[in-house]
Amino acid sequence: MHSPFHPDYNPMIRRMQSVFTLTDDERQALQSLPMQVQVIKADQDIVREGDRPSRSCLLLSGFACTYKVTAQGKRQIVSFNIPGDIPDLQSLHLKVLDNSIGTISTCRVGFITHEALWDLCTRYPRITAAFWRETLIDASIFREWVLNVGRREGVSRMAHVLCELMVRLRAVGLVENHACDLPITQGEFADALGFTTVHVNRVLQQMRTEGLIELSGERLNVPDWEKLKQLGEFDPTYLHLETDQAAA
Amino acid sequence: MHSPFHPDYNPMIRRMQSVFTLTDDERQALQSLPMQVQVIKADQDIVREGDRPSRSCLLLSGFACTYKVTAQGKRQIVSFNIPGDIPDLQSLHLKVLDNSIGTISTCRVGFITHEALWDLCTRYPRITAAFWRETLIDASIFREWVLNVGRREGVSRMAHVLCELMVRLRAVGLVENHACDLPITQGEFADALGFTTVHVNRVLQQMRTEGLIELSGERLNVPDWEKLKQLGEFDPTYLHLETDQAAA
DNA sequence: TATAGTCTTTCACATATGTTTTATTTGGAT
DNA sequence: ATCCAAATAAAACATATGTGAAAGACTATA
Repeated sequence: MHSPFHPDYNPMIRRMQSVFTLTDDERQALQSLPMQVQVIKADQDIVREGDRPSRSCLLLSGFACTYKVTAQGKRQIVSFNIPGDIPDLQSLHLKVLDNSIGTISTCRVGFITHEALWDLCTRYPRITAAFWRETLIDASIFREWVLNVGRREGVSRMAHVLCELMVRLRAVGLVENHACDLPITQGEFADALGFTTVHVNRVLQQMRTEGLIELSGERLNVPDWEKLKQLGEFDPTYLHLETDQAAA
Repeated sequence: MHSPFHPDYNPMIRRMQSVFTLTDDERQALQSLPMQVQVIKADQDIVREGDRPSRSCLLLSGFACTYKVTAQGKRQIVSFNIPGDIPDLQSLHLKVLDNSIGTISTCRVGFITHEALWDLCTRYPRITAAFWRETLIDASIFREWVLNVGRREGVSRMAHVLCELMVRLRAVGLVENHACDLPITQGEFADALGFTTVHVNRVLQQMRTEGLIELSGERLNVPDWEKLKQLGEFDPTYLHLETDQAAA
């Protein structure tokens, strides 16, 4: 248990600073937050539905997802998690986890005890506000996903999540030009979109044919961002990013 | 502008008390929260996507819904709001509303300024926590809806929202035996389920035929709760109700 | 009590997406 | 290099759900 919390090394601090300026005290407190770092291989659960965790996890690197499973065993991914996310921050207030979180690629995860988070929040109300705000943005993303899954079809639904991923990845510096690493499998996209693997394949083929995306290996390239945005009806307002470099 | 905040009259105070015991100070502060009460007719927007509200609304009576609209004009309801809900509490931290809120029936709505809420939170950290917790439960419900819309079909999807409505309504005292008022239209259910009005009608017919529900006028009766729960794969954990009378 | 406007119900038909199965390709491990 | 497991691709067929239209049934209100 140590504390590798350097400002530009820790994506959470970076994100908070994009919303408001941290005082030295606040930054210091965040940097000295005790965190247990662990490397977790792909396709492993970090936490499981039903758990009563005593700590939350900060995703330092890699891709993960928040998901739930039907009684019949069908999986639905309700959000993709990228570096800087604290996907189970909610467990600070809600004792029983109502979803699982699993890795998609190998991940570096930092575990922070609820005790430490409580302590931090008690001493720094603005940090409480910042954490609360993060969970509100998560909720906003869930709302958009209900819309996406409920009312958009095929190409449009797919285009929308791709846009969201690009914008969020860009916000944490993981997009160069219009390309990024994207180790998400067609089966995983299916679980995120409420589709079948077969249908995801069909949709991707069509999008490739139309020159909308280049997606192969673990690399996504978007030759025509405006076109993709339009097809996915993508408006980044719901991500509530302060720095709107992303919207471009 | 006055303050009709009696403990058992105000469904928000009632709800908070189900989670933890309020001190006299806290209760007093909540009761004296200035609130502007307004009666709004059915099918009106209370707030709209894009608004930058300076106050949040507490639903005192009636049914409302949180919804978003596709660029092509398709509507998706992302949650039903019932008495005691503060469906746009998020706007305390997120400046631009990313969804609209509309009435389903005639509603009594109490508007509370963000200023007053901030003041309350600053003075009573436990109330901050309680509000934060409410928004986390909202998020949990959105997650369940993504699963429901993405991975359940027909009868199962419908059964699930009916179960959720019953349990939440029971928690605020709006269910007697296994029946409740439910002024929700088939078109509105369609928008909540990602279906078509026609398909909702088909599904309801089937459920009626199988004796699962009695739904007519604005009244829902559930003769066999266990059966409905099972068909909807309904597990109320995600609602994070403390008093689990609901789970029965 | 009449009228208009919603809601609900049905029908016939269209289609997006699911199912099953069988290649083909890809990317690590050995 | 070789091999294995997973991921992608493709085809043929099945079905849940959408579309469009029209006929009842309510409900509020004039």
